Amino acid sequence: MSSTLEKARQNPDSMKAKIFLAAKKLFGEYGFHGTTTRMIAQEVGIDISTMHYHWGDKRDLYEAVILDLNERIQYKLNEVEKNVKGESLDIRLEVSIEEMCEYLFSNPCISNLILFRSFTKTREDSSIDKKVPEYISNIAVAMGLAIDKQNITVEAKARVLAVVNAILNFISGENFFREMLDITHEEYVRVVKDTLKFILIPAFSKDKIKN
Amino acid sequence: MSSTLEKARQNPDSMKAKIFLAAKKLFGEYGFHGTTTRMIAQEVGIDISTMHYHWGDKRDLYEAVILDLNERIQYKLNEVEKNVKGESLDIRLEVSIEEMCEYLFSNPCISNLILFRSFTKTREDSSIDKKVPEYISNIAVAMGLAIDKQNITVEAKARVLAVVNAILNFISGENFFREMLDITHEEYVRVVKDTLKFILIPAFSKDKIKN
DNA sequence: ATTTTATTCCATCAAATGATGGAATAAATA
DNA sequence: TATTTATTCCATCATTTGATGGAATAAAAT
Repeated sequence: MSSTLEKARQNPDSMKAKIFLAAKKLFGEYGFHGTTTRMIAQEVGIDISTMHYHWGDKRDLYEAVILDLNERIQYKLNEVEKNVKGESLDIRLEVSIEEMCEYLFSNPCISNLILFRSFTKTREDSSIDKKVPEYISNIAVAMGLAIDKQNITVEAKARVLAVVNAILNFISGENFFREMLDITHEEYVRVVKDTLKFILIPAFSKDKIKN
Repeated sequence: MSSTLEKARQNPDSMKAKIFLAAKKLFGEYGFHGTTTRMIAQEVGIDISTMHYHWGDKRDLYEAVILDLNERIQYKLNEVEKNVKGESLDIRLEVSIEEMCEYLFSNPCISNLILFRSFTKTREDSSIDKKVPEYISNIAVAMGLAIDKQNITVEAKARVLAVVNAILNFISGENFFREMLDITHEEYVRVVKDTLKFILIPAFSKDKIKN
């Protein structure tokens, strides 16, 4: 757990933490360019200069948000892995889908931010965007697609990416998709979990028999 | 085929079409807020006012791009459907994945724009973003998940969304993912196709036997 | 050739946006 | 309480950004 995460957890009522949370939410919804410093300040109910006082410039704040995000997702995945250790792959997938959905649905900005990073360019190129997330390798090992973290085939990584993205997509796309499906949030959560299980489990199932 | 698409095809060398293409590319890469009118003008090599002369304001241009995109994806899907008509679902999926990948990899801005629409908010809310794409229903029918277009269950639509997003993700995320996988574009295309088939076919396979 | 129309760019504006200095205020410390 | 330190906001700046009027130029029509 690094300093960013620690600080935000240290005192969630601190102004610095409040600004951070507002930024996380807005960057997730509107992206880097879509979010203005004034939007963040207004969300917290403060002046922009107070924001600069605590976090420096917009880019610094954004990078802190991205770092925090990587830490949190890594932490959560480790947690899930512990919960499913020893089970069959089918069960592990099912439980992991369930738990990750619960987590991400209650923290939608996490998946928003990850997708933003993967799909969009930023005008000023930032070094932070080049950092490759490590959790993909961890998942590959946890799913039995590789023996050790250092030696993972391209195919295995690609399969993990497909799994991860399938989940993230449904979380981040809720507003858009739910309007298409015309259902409540609760129904959406249920449908997403079922759909993910339907799509993902057969591919990795050992007995190769579906349903 | 509506006027937007026709016009762009009418004379691809016309200034209006050139501006349109540049806008499509840049909106796909940077999103609405990430793209400035000056970036578009510079890409074409003209003045901003020439852009305004042909397309009105930025929002008009963006909405034209979105409309065009819906028409193209719809058109392509109909084309693919014709090619696979009568085959088994397994074969249809395999061929569709192959053809859609070919198409989208050579027109990456299409998947970029679709994902942008699904995942991000725009500060000014636009009516265009509310329009629900019809192609999801068409695919559901084509995949045998529903009998007619008017009567499609939520589950069926959700499954189609999962399939479509799985494909779009890999196309739009190429830059990011390819750096992780450390492979060439050609290798990436191959891996993506194989991974999509690996993930998607077993879920829908009638004989429920994988490989 | 002359007139009309269409196209393009230069100069410029107004608003939005990121950023900062310094005064005002609150909190902490001595 | 007096002094120092930390925090917050107001006023303001410079730049970016979307947009426009009008001159200059090219193309078309007469």
